[in-house]
Amino acid sequence: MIELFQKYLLDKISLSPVELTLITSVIKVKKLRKKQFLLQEGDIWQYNAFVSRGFLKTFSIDRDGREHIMNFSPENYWAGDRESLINGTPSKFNIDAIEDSEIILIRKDDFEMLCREIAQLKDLVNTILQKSFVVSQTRIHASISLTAEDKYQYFLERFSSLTNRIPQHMIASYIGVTPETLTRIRRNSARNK
Amino acid sequence: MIELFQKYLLDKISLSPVELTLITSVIKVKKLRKKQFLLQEGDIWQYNAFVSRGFLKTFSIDRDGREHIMNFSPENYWAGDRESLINGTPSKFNIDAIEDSEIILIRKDDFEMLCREIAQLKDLVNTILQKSFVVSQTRIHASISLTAEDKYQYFLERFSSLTNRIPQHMIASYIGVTPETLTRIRRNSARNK
DNA sequence: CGATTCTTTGAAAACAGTCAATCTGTGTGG
DNA sequence: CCACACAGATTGACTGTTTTCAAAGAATCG
Repeated sequence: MIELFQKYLLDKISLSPVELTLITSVIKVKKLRKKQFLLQEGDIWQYNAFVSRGFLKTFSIDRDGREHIMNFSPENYWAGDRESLINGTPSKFNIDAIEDSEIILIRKDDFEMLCREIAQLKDLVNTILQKSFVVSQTRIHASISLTAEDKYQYFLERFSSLTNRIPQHMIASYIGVTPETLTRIRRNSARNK
Repeated sequence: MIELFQKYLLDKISLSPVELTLITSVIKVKKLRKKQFLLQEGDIWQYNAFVSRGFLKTFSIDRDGREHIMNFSPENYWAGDRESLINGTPSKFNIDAIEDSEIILIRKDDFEMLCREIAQLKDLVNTILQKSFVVSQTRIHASISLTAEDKYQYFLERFSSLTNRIPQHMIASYIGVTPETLTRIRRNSARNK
């Protein structure tokens, strides 16, 4: 549904019909079924990806086969590996679908062209980048200063509207503890209320 | 030394004498002595700050009075609290000088003016922001997936040229362990070699 | 329904934090 | 220039937290 992406854009910036058509002309829509990959470790990520429906996660897999979740991307958010995108290096991450999803893809060079043509889009992208940076700083702060229990509480606040869509072991992975530990944290916080 | 800042800029982008003069006209130089604050928690951060000499750290202080270091900024790097800057909200962080330092300050509105006038500067800022984002993603990844010892090793690699300027308890704070734990980690990794 | 995945539980081991004491090196004031 | 104070680093003993491993219950999906 390209309309969902257009709606997202028009909600943030004002675009002429011509501009909207230009954007639409370089879009590729991709449907992903649950568990299907959008990006696999080693691939070079060359897109800007907007989640129009569904839910993605970005994660790494370590030598022991354990997943470490870097990010969740629900509908109306962006996904991708910026490091691979800007440096052209193989990605260290995987992205797959937690739910059946629909993704709007724009190739790197097309996206750069759009940013050159549409100054507002460039500004939007920058604003998003600034916010992403602040969000990641906040997560770093949480991870070096909070206890595991506080990280979990913080997670619940920050993702309150999404928690019922995220399995518990993925929350554990995101905050950096084992699933067993998260179970015990939950038991304790329930007891202490 | 405004020259150091000019040199940094000219190394990254090409500026006409007029542009350089424009930039210089809005600069404020501030000298900080070791332990002196550039920003204190609760203040609203309104600058872009470039470290021309010295070494700053950005940190929070929790209820127990413990420092948690978010960032180190040596000479030729930027410092500040982007969250406070873009939202106009009181900062949760402190910035102070690890060594006597010299800072180039440009007020937010002046900086925006410069970015409007000098497209290349805007692009430079964006590139820096992208890189900062990638760096912070990498740190998040380390903090959720590595053991304390590996975080320390990773720190040593990443800051190899600076480690002799950073006291050990600050490294501990940065990677999120107590100074005692870092001592023991070091003892163990020395033993295992 | 059967298979698979997710969550919970228990017991033991590994790890990290706390507190108090000691050691080391630095720098400042007398 | 020395002595002393101070901050930083280390150590030990102890406590608390998290992981590990194995197993057993739930929940979900085809």
